[in-house]
Amino acid sequence: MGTKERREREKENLRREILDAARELFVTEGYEKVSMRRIADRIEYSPTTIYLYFEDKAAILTEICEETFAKLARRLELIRKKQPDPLERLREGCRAYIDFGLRHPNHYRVVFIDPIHGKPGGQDYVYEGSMGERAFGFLRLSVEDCAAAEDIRTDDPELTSQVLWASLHGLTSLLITLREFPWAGKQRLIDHLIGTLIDGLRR
Amino acid sequence: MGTKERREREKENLRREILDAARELFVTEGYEKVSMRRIADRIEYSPTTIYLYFEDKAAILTEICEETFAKLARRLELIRKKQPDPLERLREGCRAYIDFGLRHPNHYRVVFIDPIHGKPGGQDYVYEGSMGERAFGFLRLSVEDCAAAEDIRTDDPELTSQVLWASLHGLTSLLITLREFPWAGKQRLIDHLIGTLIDGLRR
DNA sequence: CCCATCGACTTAACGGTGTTAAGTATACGA
DNA sequence: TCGTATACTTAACACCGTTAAGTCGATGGG
Repeated sequence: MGTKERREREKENLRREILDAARELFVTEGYEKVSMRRIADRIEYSPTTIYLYFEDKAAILTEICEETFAKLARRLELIRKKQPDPLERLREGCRAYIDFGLRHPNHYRVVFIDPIHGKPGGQDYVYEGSMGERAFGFLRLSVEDCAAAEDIRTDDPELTSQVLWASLHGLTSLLITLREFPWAGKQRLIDHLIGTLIDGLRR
Repeated sequence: MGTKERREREKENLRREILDAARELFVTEGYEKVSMRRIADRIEYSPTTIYLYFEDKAAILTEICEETFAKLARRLELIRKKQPDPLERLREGCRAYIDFGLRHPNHYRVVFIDPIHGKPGGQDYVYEGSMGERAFGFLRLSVEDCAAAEDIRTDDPELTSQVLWASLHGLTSLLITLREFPWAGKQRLIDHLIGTLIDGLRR
């Protein structure tokens, strides 16, 4: 037979085409500014065809974001393997997180800035099992390692990780959204932020 | 004469009616979910009437946000007057900032989370002279006071203020947008964040 | 080999959005 | 009293995400 397999391969190809077209548009112009009709134009199909491959517009985005955040998770896990010093590992991880956000501003925006989580009527982003969770997991592990090595002091690694994450997110998201603000300099801000946080945790 | 004055008073009244209706809808349902037609329904005028009083939808929002953020600015300036100890003043200011954000999540969202500043096609929020600037000004003053009293160490108060603001913003915005995240507890997070930051700045 | 079926895809439409152009009615000053 | 300026409305434009219905060609069974 084999025709069935070929058909499925072709379906998969078109699915990838949609994802690729959508990613390029989302990343360059932002989710809201890209319409289903424009994605359809790009792949030269009618808009409704997309609905044969994805439930709705948000589903396309979710899949793209998972793919992208998998890169962040891998990068963080690599740091975890390569850097033996716990405190340095934490510092490098923080840097990598912000760097990732600034490199993929539209992905970052969609997952951590824009979402309408918990809002009535809003599509809930599923956090459990997501790449975002894996990335946060790295941060908590790094904090626990530092605590074990007595590099930092904390009686609640979860709390500390969340505080750390919130701060990193704050700088990342502000640099993304308030682009024209008279910032004191990206790299200086990043260094000063991470330095202050780690100093604060060492007490 | 006097009819001109009366007319202007009536125009001003309708303008306020629009603002009030829009504020209530924006605050309870969020900016994006409220349409011009619904605002118009609420005040029992046709949608186009609104355009005689405001340039567009964003202009309504901007005015509402300025009014709301004026409250934050006043509150921060009050703290500045009442609290003599610079470090305590900074700490209270940080608390007030986060507290304000959590109390006015939709206003906060619109000014600091959602905006498309600097994006081609996006309406630029004018930062200069805004209430947001006044609020940030308080933070910088507090940092400078602390530095002068040698409560904290910094060779660049502007840089330090921005880092501080970014961290506060991070927690505020995450608590607003990722409502269903398994947070370690609002108050504990706030305390731990501010504590860590100030400890880090004291070195 | 023909025909029915099924799957992929399209066309047309629904109900919504922000916004604008054109039209109407009313209250006012001369 | 009349003409005009003002306040407001109706109708429309160009979009949006999404769905229902229809087309058409490839496929597999008799």
